[in-house]
Amino acid sequence: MGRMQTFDSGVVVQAARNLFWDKGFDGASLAELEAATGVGRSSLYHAFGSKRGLFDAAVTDYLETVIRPRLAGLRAGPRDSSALLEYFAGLARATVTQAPDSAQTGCLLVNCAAGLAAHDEPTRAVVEGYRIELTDALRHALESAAAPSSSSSSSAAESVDERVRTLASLSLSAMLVARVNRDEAIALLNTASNQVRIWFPDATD
Amino acid sequence: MGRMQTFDSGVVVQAARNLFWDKGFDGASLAELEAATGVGRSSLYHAFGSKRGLFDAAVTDYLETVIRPRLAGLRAGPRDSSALLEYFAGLARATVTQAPDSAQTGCLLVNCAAGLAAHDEPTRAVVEGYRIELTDALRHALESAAAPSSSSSSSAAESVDERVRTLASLSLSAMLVARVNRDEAIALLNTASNQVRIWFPDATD
DNA sequence: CTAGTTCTAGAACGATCGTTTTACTATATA
DNA sequence: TATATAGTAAAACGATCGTTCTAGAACTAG
Repeated sequence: MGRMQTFDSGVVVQAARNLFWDKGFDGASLAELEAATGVGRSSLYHAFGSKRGLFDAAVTDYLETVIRPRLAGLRAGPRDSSALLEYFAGLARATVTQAPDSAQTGCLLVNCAAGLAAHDEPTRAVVEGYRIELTDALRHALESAAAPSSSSSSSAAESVDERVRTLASLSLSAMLVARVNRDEAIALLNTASNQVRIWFPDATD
Repeated sequence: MGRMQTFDSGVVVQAARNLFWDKGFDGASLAELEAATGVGRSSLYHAFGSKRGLFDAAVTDYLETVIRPRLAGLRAGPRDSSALLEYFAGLARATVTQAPDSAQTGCLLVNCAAGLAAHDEPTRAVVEGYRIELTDALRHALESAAAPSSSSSSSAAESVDERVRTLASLSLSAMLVARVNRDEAIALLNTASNQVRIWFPDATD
């Protein structure tokens, strides 16, 4: 009953997500969102209710389309360090690729952490949930890669929690630094890979 | 010649800095800046030229008042790991203290990295300069703490550059995470301290 | 074909933004 | 004390913000 929507909500959300990724929630104006999506504000409001509704849809899409496919590899890989190495290599590949000049770089949720999330509780919860997902996935991969006995010959090795924090920290800071210095972001991701190789030296890679 | 300024520029810049720290450049309105500083916009414009001029003064003050005093300890400490430990302990202390509810948390420049710096070249340069200062200070402290010969008995230890990146990463990500989860930010800083203790186990602390 | 419903185009709205102007006050110098 | 100069107060400015209103176009169900 009634007229059909003339646009694909999925591609509109994706276009909006890329703009929010690049400029942030406050930084992306409705005029820019109209231009980026090719859809007038009447239709956007009819479909998403508000700018914030569109943003929420964009964040959900980001989690499902960008974040979780990456983290899935940390849970499904073979029982060695290759899943971790592939995770950081994939992030480095994306960082090299996605930044021809000033398109969406880094991580939408990392950007939110420093901005919106500080004063908007729903956003804060989403970002914190992402951090926990990342942490859990890294822990799973670390425990899968670890030899059943002590993994290192050193007498004072880090705990698993601290290794998780080190890798999560390198992930997050790489996404942060990517907005300012792409080469250094890649160097941080390579540092993470090298750290994994030091912890699990027997891998053939 | 002429009337004297009725306010202290230093305390006004400091008040503005705290607001920018909390809300960011775009997020802090002129009305809020008037309220935070107790100075009308006429006087602010007369003294600083524009909102951006006030922001630049705030960033300069932040570097001189907040950042460099912290980094100075990394360059002036004794030739062991204590300077590094004190650096991370100091950051942790500040993180616990400065966040009663929602005052300025994390790091003004880390917040800029994810926001303004992505599309504003002067800000990008300031943030990148800060990253380099942090990196250099950490490298200096690491090299001061290192034993002249190989520091670790492990056959495959990290290079100095990679240790620097690991510690810088933990610093930056702690400041980032502080905006979302204070306890986790402190845990990241403790992980940095523990890593230093593993690298330099002979320290009495 | 008609009636009813949904979507879209575009103008208009009030609010807020950073900035500028106008008018007035206060002070240092001559 | 006169005068030039600089600082402050408050109103007003145009621009832009997100949102809503008004019309009309497109389509389905009966």
